[in-house]
Amino acid sequence: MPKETFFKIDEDKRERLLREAAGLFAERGFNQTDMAQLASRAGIAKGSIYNYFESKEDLYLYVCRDGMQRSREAIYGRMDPEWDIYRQIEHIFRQGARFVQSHPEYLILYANISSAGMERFSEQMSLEVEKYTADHLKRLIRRDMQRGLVRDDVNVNFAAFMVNSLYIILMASLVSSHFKIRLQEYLEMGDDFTEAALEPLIQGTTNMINNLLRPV
Amino acid sequence: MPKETFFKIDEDKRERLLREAAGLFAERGFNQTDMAQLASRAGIAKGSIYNYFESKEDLYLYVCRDGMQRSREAIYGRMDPEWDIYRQIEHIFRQGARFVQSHPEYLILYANISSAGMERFSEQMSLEVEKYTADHLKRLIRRDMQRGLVRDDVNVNFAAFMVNSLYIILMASLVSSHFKIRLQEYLEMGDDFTEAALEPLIQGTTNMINNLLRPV
DNA sequence: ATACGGTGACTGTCCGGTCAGTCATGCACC
DNA sequence: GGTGCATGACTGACCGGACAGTCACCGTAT
Repeated sequence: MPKETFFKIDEDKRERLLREAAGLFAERGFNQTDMAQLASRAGIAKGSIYNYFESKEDLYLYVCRDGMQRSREAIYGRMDPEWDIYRQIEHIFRQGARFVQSHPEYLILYANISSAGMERFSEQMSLEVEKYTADHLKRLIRRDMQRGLVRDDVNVNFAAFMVNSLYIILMASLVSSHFKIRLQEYLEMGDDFTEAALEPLIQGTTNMINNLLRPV
Repeated sequence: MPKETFFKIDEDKRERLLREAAGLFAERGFNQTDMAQLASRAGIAKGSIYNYFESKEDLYLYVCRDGMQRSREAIYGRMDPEWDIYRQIEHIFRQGARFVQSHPEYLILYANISSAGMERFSEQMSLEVEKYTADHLKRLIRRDMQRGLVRDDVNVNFAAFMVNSLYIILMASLVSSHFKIRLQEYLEMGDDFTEAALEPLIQGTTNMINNLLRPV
């Protein structure tokens, strides 16, 4: 979606623009992000951005897609497809949590496509974002159901839906101020979200999933 | 938080303003809502709104709180505290889904306090919104654990967190265009969200919760 | 010299909040 | 019951700041 010019410029500059754009869009939201401020943070002129992208909207979409790919790479990259579902889920939750803590901006971008006035973006992006995970989870559940690792009376679709819902909420809880407060209220914890404090969260959540899916 | 004047005016007018404000804030989000347009929809002058509220922000907070109370009333209103946890959860999910379908605006307002740039609102509202449900769910789980209706090896806090997470996601799936698309992808359903199509959703989700919590 | 990326002042639009003035109501006094 | 006055809700033109996108010009490399 960028113009060709964007791929001809210095790689540093390109990365800088993408990084600052992700940061600002995540911090302020789409509408409240000021293109002049973005330009100045990225160390380029406002006009230059319009040499690379047709519009603010185009830039936003590109930044979102780029973030989705980076996230996917970080989370699914080092996962062995032969691991059983419980190990894969734990891996996804742990890698996801780590990635989200070091790059909260991409998760915030994801969360924002579901907020008011963003419908035009979700029409363009939601399926693209969700399809990959949905397919993967369902395949995994079916496979391990056949292997006798998952109880056969659960509904595959609902189970996948539930696992991914927990994932989304947990990740949002590391990042959004509302969901952080909510998490603290439910789990009666402080506001320590360092890597060490993460582990019990992951264990607690994946344990629930185990309880639900393991044959009795 | 409104000025005294707001409570002295005609009740019709007050209701009209609150209704249109909830609608517009939900449709456009806080920043994109135009006070002049709101005034015209509510059939009053822009200046009048500033006779009732200090600022756009004040109005927004009041509309959110008002929506929260209406939702709570609709959902918890006709519930017998003696019902067991499974019946209560089913009741909450069903009443919640119905209310959200007839008044999507309030859920959208809730969802929006977790989006980018809304931190100042979540500091003021999140605890207030979540505490009630969190306390209720935990109490319920503990009570029915003692009664032998809930397996005693689940972690109360995580279980409450999980139930409420599913509730939030399911409600969001009835309302946000992103979560609608996601729900359709997971459950391989069409875009029919009439009252009849709701029941299997509620059954599916509450079944998962039953599987998880019932003693084996 | 030509092509192309870079630039930032400029433009038109939008919008939150203000305020000086209007008007309906109700009350006191005749 | 009529006159005059006080109160306070109502109004919308206006102001000032913000901001997306444009464009005419610049510098540089070939």
